[in-house]
Amino acid sequence: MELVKVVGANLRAARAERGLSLSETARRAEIGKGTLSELEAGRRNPTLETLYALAAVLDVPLGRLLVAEPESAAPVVVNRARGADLSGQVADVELMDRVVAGGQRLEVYRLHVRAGARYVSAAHRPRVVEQLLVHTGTLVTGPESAPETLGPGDYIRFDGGVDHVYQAPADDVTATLLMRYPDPS
Amino acid sequence: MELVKVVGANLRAARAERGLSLSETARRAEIGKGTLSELEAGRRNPTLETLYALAAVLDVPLGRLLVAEPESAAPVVVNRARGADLSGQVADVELMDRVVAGGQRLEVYRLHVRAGARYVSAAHRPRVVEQLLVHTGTLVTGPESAPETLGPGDYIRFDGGVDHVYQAPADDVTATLLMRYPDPS
DNA sequence: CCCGTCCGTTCTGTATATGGAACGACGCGA
DNA sequence: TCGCGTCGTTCCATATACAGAACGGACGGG
Repeated sequence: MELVKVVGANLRAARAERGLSLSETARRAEIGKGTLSELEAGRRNPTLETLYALAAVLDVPLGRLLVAEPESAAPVVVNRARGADLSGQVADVELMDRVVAGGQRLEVYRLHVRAGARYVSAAHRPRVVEQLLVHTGTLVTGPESAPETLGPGDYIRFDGGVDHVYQAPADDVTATLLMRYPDPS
Repeated sequence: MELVKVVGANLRAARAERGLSLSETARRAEIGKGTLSELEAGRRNPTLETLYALAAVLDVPLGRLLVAEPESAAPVVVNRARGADLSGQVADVELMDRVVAGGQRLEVYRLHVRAGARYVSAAHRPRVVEQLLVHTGTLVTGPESAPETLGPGDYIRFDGGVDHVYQAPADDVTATLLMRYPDPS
């Protein structure tokens, strides 16, 4: 599918998800509703600023409007590790794998921190090691006293035994979080 | 920084990285060079198609042109696990962590598969479990006889004991790869 | 029934993003 | 030194993305 059609479909889908009317969306984004109508129909080649205004109103990362939605995610999942879902306002945490072996435990999480969110995690027991692999967005994380700024591809390891913070100052952040516990409990 | 400036800066940086001249880039993208000149200067509000043509020529995921580059990634890395780098033409694989415990071994890799690449991995020893967490792009992976298509957020687990394939038909793919070996060797 | 309101599409005049021409600056070989 | 190619910028005519008006249809209250 050509790009303008993809963007149009994504816009319409995002708008439907939020239950907004076309007119209301256009009003909030301060664009003409004719513009939005033709955009969603895939009949116009939007300007960066138009896209940005819509992304903001629809609360969708700009980049997401530009890629074709994998038509269906569920059926391709071969062996999905459904785990604890600690989702909240600021972040989604989903347990993907857990390995208990040799007197220690390792958990792999998929982490999604929403744009603008800040979350402080109280200290875990000592000798818990946290590791983060940032994939998209900019994440400020680490011990609360000395957090670091990470971009895509960056990696951090720190002691979970002190208070630590997760903060996404700009964009949504996706990352992989590994927690290593010294005991198998 | 306003968005058009960000995009302009990203375009200029991407072009510089590839050592292309402005004129040559414009020619390849089939856009006017005046257009590109003013775009890079942050003086124009580009059209989706213009951006797309440039992203293709510069071989940058479209979304990446739209976000401000974290001004410097290196110094924020607190404790980078520098491991074996199996980088090649089609994919980069970087070992981020290794846990040997309880008679088994677990390795965490950051995986980057380039757009268009296809890579077939010969069967490992039996009982090796591979797990993949896709973060960006669309990845076709799994046993060579029956690969699956994964999008961002999708997860797959399969037996590494048979031939399996990694393929990025459209965009660059970033993912986390976990390899679990039954013995600590 | 008959307004009034809201919906999404189509239409229209204007603003502006576009490709390409023109330009001056620079480097290089003859 | 001169000519020639390429560079990046500025300028121009044209195409088109824009905002908003006009429109017909759906719905609901009086």
